Amino acid sequence: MKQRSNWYNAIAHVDADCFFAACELTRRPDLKGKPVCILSSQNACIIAKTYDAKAIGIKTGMPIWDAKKLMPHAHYLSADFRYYGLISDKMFSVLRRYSPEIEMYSIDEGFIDMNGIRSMWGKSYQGIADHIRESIYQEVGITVSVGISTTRILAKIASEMNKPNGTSVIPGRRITNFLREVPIGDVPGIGKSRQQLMKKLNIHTAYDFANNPKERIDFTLGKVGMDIWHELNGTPVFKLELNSPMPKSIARTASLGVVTSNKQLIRSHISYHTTRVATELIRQNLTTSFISVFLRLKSFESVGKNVRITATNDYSRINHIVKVIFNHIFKDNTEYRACGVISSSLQPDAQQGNLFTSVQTSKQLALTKVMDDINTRFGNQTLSPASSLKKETLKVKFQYPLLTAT
DNA sequence: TCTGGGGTCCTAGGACCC
DNA sequence: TCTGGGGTCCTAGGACCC
Repeated sequence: MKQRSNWYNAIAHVDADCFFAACELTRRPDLKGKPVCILSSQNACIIAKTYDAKAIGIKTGMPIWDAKKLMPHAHYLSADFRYYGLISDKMFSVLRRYSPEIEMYSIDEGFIDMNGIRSMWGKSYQGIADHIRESIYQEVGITVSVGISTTRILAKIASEMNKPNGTSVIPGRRITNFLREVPIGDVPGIGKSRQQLMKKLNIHTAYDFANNPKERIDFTLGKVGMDIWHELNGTPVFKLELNSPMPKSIARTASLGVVTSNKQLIRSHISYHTTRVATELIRQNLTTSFISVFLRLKSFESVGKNVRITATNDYSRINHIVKVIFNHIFKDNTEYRACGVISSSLQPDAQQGNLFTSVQTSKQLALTKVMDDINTRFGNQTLSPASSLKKETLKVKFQYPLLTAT
């Protein structure tokens, strides 16, 4: 690896510590210092946990029953994504004070372009990072970890090094030594499968990867590998996305909460997801022209089918297509555990209020908007079309709130 | 008792056209 | 009586991320 000057480019990665669990603690201070686990919809499994819970062996994705066996005294809370979104907004508004050039990478992580920031604040990078951590803690009530280096991947690895509530600064000249300490599996973009492959190539650390010949990485991992190789060697490949791009797909999927072959029950889940997809399309002023429905079998295999349609965000049209696909892929006497509806090929909605919009479509649009408004105000699952909750369905276990609009 | 939910990107291969 | 080759678009599936 060639030696580089320290700060030819500077990027910070800010990563909230145990974000969902930390959000809950901001409104439940009585739980501080106690193990807390956040549950998926249908309360099926663990999606986040505090460090106390992690220390006892609770893992993300673990079924709630296993977790409760391991830790019966922990506090198990249902996820409240709306609230986590509000905390996230507060966190990013603090970050924007430090630089106008921010990328919201996920609900709890962001990148900051740090070039030129030192002179503005009259502080070192370390000093600015510590200042950011302190401000977020004071104003939002959660802790974050900050990594600063010359590329996104290096900054992201750095932020992991001093968790929780720490700062790591890796200038150009320190990259080589830093990478010797990083296991290859900790490099973003190297998951389980690629890790196996790297093992065969005798690549065990980020340093091994960055010092392998470019051609060998290209041959083994293609473009993905080359991007990682350049970033580890200190050459920025990924630019910051300052404006959130339009989503490419909107999916609503969930576990059924039980393993079942009850067609009516699964149908009502599908119908509920269809409502949520249509509502989200309207909320974001988008149309879809590609609808997919999938069912996950007991064995975790998936079956699904896609249909291309003319662009729409009309609930009844989408629901009709979904019904047709569902009836096509559903097989009697087969047990299922999860299902979902996915819309893609999204476009901005040009039809809004258009003269050519039919009266029927306008009514549908208005109805979906009303459902959306009420759901926004009172919680996501307050209103849904009555078709998603037929009589027979109510006899069997169904864990969504049973309020319906008729 | 039953193992999350919501996304993105890349690649290979088939279909189709000229 | 032989069966091209290049370009483009679409789709399915794999891998990965938080």
